[in-house]
Amino acid sequence: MVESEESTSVLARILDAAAEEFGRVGFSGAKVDAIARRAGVNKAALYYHVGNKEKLYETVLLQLFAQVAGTLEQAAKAGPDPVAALSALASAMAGLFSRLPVLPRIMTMEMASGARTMPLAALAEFRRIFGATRDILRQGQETGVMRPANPAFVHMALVGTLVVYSLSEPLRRRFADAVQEMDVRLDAPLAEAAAFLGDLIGRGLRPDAAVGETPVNTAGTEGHGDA
Amino acid sequence: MVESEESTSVLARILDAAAEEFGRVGFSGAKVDAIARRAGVNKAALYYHVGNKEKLYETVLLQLFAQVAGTLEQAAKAGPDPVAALSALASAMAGLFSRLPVLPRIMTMEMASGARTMPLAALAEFRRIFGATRDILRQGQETGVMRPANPAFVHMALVGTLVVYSLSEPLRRRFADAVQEMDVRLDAPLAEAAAFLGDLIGRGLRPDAAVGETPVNTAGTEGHGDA
Amino acid sequence: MVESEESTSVLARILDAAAEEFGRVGFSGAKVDAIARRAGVNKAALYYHVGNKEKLYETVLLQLFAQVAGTLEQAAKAGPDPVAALSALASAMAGLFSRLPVLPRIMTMEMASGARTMPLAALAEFRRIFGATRDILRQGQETGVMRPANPAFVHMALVGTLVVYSLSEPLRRRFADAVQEMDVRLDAPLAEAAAFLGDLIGRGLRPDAAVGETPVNTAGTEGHGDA
Amino acid sequence: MVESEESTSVLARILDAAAEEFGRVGFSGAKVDAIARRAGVNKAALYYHVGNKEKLYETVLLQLFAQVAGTLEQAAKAGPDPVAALSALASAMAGLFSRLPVLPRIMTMEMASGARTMPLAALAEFRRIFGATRDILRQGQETGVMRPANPAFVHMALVGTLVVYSLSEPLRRRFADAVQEMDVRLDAPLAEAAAFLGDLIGRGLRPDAAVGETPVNTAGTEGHGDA
DNA sequence: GATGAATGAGGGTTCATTCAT
DNA sequence: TATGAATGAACCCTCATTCAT
Repeated sequence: MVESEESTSVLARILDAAAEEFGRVGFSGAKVDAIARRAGVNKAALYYHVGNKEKLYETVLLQLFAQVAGTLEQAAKAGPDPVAALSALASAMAGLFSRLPVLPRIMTMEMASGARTMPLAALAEFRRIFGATRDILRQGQETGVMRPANPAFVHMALVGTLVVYSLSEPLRRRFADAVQEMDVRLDAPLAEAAAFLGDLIGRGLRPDAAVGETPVNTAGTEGHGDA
Repeated sequence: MVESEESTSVLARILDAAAEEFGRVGFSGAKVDAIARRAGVNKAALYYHVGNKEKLYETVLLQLFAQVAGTLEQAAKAGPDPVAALSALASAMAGLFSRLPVLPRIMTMEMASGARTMPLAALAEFRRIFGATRDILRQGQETGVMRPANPAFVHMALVGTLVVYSLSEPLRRRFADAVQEMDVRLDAPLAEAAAFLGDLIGRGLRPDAAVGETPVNTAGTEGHGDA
Repeated sequence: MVESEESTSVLARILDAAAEEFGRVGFSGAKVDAIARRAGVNKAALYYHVGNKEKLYETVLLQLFAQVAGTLEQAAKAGPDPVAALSALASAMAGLFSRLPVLPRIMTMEMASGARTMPLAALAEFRRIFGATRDILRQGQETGVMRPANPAFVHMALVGTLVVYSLSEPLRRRFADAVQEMDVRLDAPLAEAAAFLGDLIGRGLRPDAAVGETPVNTAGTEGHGDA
Repeated sequence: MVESEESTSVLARILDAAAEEFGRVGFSGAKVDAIARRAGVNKAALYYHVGNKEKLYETVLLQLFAQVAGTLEQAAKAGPDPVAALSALASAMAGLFSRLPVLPRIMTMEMASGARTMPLAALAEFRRIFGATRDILRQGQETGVMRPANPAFVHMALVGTLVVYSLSEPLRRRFADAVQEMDVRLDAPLAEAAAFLGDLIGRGLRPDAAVGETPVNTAGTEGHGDA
């Protein structure tokens, strides 16, 4: 395993290039030729290192999943306050997606294709991912600041929203002007969406018991433009 | 839908088959051969009717978009209560996705590929789609039952969540057993998720002025990073 | 045979369109679709009138050949002076090619493809075509103003030159500027070329014995190439 | 040409096969399949080496043009006598066409199609080709053995005739018997035609001044070609 | 006679993969 | 290990031709 001195290992370069390409055009749209070129290696060399296209895809997938799991876990145990932890989760996810825009793209493409390729090894990562949300909710309930909820739902509300928001960026950017006059801001950054989302879900999960009011009509009254 | 099974117009049959195929494997993964076979027409006939693969895709996309827009609009004006309307929106969307599982798949794949193919004609549908959420929020604020929020965010929270939840079905089903012991129910039906989501967002959008109860996180959006 | 009142017969329109198309891209390059469109008739109608592509081609060919033969014959018997007749032949050919630029194109394409399609019916036209030149030469010899020569050679010198000159027009036009500084005028009109050619061949066919003048082979002192 | 029969470079074999095929049926009639088979290579290999059909055609064209140019140049500078050089030019051309019967076919087909494909790189060859004839004529005039004439005309008379004569071989052969009784020998070899042609043009270009007789038709030619 | 729709047989091109060096 | 070259299996698309109306 004597790697070339001056740069990242060949395999790492291949994986990066592959992630980029898979994220751009999906599995069947990706061309091994393009990946090899992007990685700066010969096509035959790629096969020597990776085996074949399918295996390459699996490897990329696993690597990305591990990153997601790690990030979520990290964020989940960030603080003692479950509500804050939820927001932290959203922010962490947004940060991850910003740094690795390929991630939400590959995730959804993979899901859209029926998780055809998802290797069994992904199971462990899967548990870690859902575990993060589950732990926060459990703690929230135990401390009485959250009502019970299926972690799968909350997780999807969090991650699903951010995934689609991130994913839709080109589309939103393209139509941003067209809906401007509708008071819809399509080009807000992902971090802002995450902040809003963390807050929204935090509020939405408050226990009913809170009291019985919800004193309608005091704050909102005027328009929408302000904060 | 209206015509008798086998007398459906050729073009309609082609479009249905294409939606199915595109939804299953994406644009580049779809094979015109397969679409033609599935539609029960000769491949050359398909080209005679549709032009080429790209055009076929665009047509499918437009048709699906129109359905989404129609459904959302319908649901949005369902009742006078904005909060209920929001839930109705979620339910309608869930119903649509259940009947047309191909829809969320194609939508995300299209977005994931950078909205490469989205025809300009989709613009109108796009406005209708965002308009539905926007109208509800506006009304909610005007009647004082909701605080201001960027409709794009709320829309994404609603649709994005349902899309990913629907999308992830095969994956969730596959790993359902594996996380059962974690108190995470991965196999809840989409409608249930929609109900939860409508409720969650409705609560989350309640005006801050909810007096002094539910003391959590009253600061709104500014307090998320820490405790 | 009741033709449409307001225009040329359908078949004539088809033949014209076909000639145009065949001349532009050759037999295999021509598309029946394009011919039908150009002729303003339905594709199936074209088949009804013509049979198939091959037959259409043969018909066009025969029609064009007949025009060439007629023109040459006409020109050949134009006057009593063989030398003038030769020039007349060249001019007539040039005129024909100018009016029907498709003619030289189809002629050469047909020859280039090994006269694959040339129908036997073309034989008669063929004899008329060569007959014209042959008659002039024979008369020239009999009146002593021309030396003997294989009519096939002379014919080729005449027609071949004009065919290629006509054919090369787009090419010459394209490179005209590039060779201007070389004292080569590539854009001279076909008629001018014909005039030059008639003259050139007329001179070239003068009998050696043309008395003692036309200092055959004396001026060039070192004349090795000729007789 | 230099390498041993079967070890010829793959690309060379492809180009040869392509020239043969293009010459036989033209660009659109040629099938890549057939070319690959004839060259003894896999179709994909052909694409690997050449890019696509169009590029293949261009390459073939350029190669052929270069051969023509080289041959003409060589012949043009063969001797000091312009009249002899003209004959040498004709002979060289005939020799080239005999060895490469594909050449006149491709040349005319290309011209007939409007020089659609002629790459700009052909420009240089083009200049060399016309330059040969031009140089001979210029020298002929300077030494007083030729009258002024547009080199383009002379060149066409020379090359055009030989091209069509060569091209028409199958046709001539097919109808040779039919015109035999007409004193027209259709099956004379190309070399003979070239000899006749060289002589014919040589004579035809003799200066009028030679003596004073036979002032045929001098009007048309004097306008353009002089220096 | 005319027309929209259908169809089978390719035709050009791409692509994942392998092999010899 | 790395690389240029090769290959077979598709894949998208076209085209001459026919058929039902």
